[in-house]
Amino acid sequence: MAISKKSTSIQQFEPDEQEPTSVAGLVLENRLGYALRRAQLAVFKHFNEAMQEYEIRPAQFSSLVVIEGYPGITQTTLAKVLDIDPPRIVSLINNLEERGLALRVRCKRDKRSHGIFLSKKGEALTEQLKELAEQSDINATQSLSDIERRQLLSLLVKIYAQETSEE
Amino acid sequence: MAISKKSTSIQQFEPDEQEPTSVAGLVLENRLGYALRRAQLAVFKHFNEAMQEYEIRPAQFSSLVVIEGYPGITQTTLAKVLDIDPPRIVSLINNLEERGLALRVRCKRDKRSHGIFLSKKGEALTEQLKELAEQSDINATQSLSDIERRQLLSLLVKIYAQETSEE
DNA sequence: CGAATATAGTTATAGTTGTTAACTAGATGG
DNA sequence: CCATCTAGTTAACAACTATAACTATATTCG
Repeated sequence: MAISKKSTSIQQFEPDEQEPTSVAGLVLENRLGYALRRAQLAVFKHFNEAMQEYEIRPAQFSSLVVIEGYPGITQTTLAKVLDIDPPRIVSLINNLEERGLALRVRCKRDKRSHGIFLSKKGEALTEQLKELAEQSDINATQSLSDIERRQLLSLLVKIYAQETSEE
Repeated sequence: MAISKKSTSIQQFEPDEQEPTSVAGLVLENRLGYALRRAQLAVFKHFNEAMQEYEIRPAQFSSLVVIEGYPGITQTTLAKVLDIDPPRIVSLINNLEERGLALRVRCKRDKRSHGIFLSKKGEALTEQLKELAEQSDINATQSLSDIERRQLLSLLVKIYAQETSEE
């Protein structure tokens, strides 16, 4: 708070010698929300670089993995599992379908709903991507040991599992 | 992969009895990027609820805290510290200035650059918000003990500190 | 049965955010 | 003093998220 404009009405000041380059030392470094955001952006950056040649975005990857795990899952359920809004699922699945990675199959019993399945191509790609994603996670967190990485994961899961059970 | 459309060309299937409600058991639960994203969204949700009555968004909060810690910081430096693009700073500071929370002061030596300062009102609000933010972090992570919360924070800081030193 | 209500998926729309390119004013360095 | 650089800004745009409303089908219940 060393602003030097007491005797003058011209709004000017002398800058500090030293400029900061990080949030180190600030309260911000103790805010969980801020740390989560920065870490998430850092990890996603690695992920996106790894997935670039496959043109797969994070939401597409997680969709593929869930569909692989639950073949025939409906769009509504997929939305619930991923905690995203139903309208987003539409373009997501459209895109996967256009690229021949997934397909919608109309449900016999309830003709409103569609089951989603992976194509052979989609299955093969998903296998590949899962390995890439694992490697990307490790690259993005090289400053962490394996134990720390597992610790982190379990803490994070606790947070968002708590959240989904709250609602 | 229990799709039952072998003998017919009509694309239909019988759905599973049990529908999943979470990513539990999937590879997704072991992906750090996914867990970070979900946890970040959960924590931000709490943060936004807490800040709603003050109409403060996450980026505004972190700006306030950094300006408070480095009065007279230039916009370019603020952009570096928060790792966001310079154009975003403009509207961010415009908004804080319009609301009488912060002010730009032209730098005497280099008339291109502006130092940013908090007003009295901005300082007072920032103090309040910091406490709110701390409480919000705790609310958002009630499934964690204090020790776990500190552990998590230190792991996250390691990740994004690594990132900024890479570039 | 059939009218009212609910649900799955979709469409359209708009708000919000992040990204890039280009511009202006001022600074710097031969 | 000319070329180059930097701080801040503007504008255009791409991406993401959220909301409302619509269609087709299902369900419930008088």
